[in-house]
Amino acid sequence: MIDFSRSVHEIAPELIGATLLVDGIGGRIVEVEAYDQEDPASHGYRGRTQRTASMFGPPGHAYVYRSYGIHWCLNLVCEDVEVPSAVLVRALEPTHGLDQMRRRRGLDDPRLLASGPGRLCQALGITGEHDGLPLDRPPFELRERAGPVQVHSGVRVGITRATELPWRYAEAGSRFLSRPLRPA
DNA sequence: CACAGGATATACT
DNA sequence: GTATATCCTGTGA
Repeated sequence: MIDFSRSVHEIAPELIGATLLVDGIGGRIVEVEAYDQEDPASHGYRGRTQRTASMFGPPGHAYVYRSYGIHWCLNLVCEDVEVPSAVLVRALEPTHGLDQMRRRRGLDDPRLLASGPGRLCQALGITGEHDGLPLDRPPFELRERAGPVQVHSGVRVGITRATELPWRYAEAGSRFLSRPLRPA
């Protein structure tokens, strides 16, 4: 099991290539972004609120929030209690339960099943009910990567503050990214 | 490429 | 109370 009681900047690149499943459905993580406590783009930056409460909880748990009123986004909480930091899981390469994901997403193309934080949550059936749940127990299953993976970094997507920090990590050459990587 | 859709949180009056 | 911004996606130009 991955140790989440460390800096988000250490953990985020290690998650590329790890396998994430929810009720046995999921795949290899190919794209993540790091958000830390000093980060104006982080939900935890302005302190604890009802929405962000689980971001301030124990590490190794999920922080799920509603984005743009429509989509769910999954974050993995890092470090210690009262220090908000998390990894946003942005894309994965579907490997388990493809048919179930197709049904939930209403389309066939594997490249569109989980290439983006909102799509990923829809494909895996993640909702606000998963907010605060531990990642090492069902329905979640998180496996460390088995072999070597080439990880590249770039600037983050979809934010308006602290936009030049190279805290987006992705597997080099993956076809399943939400967008091409732009190096810092 | 632009933009609507839509819920929630925070900032402001 | 009202205003504004948002860790996005699908659709239609």
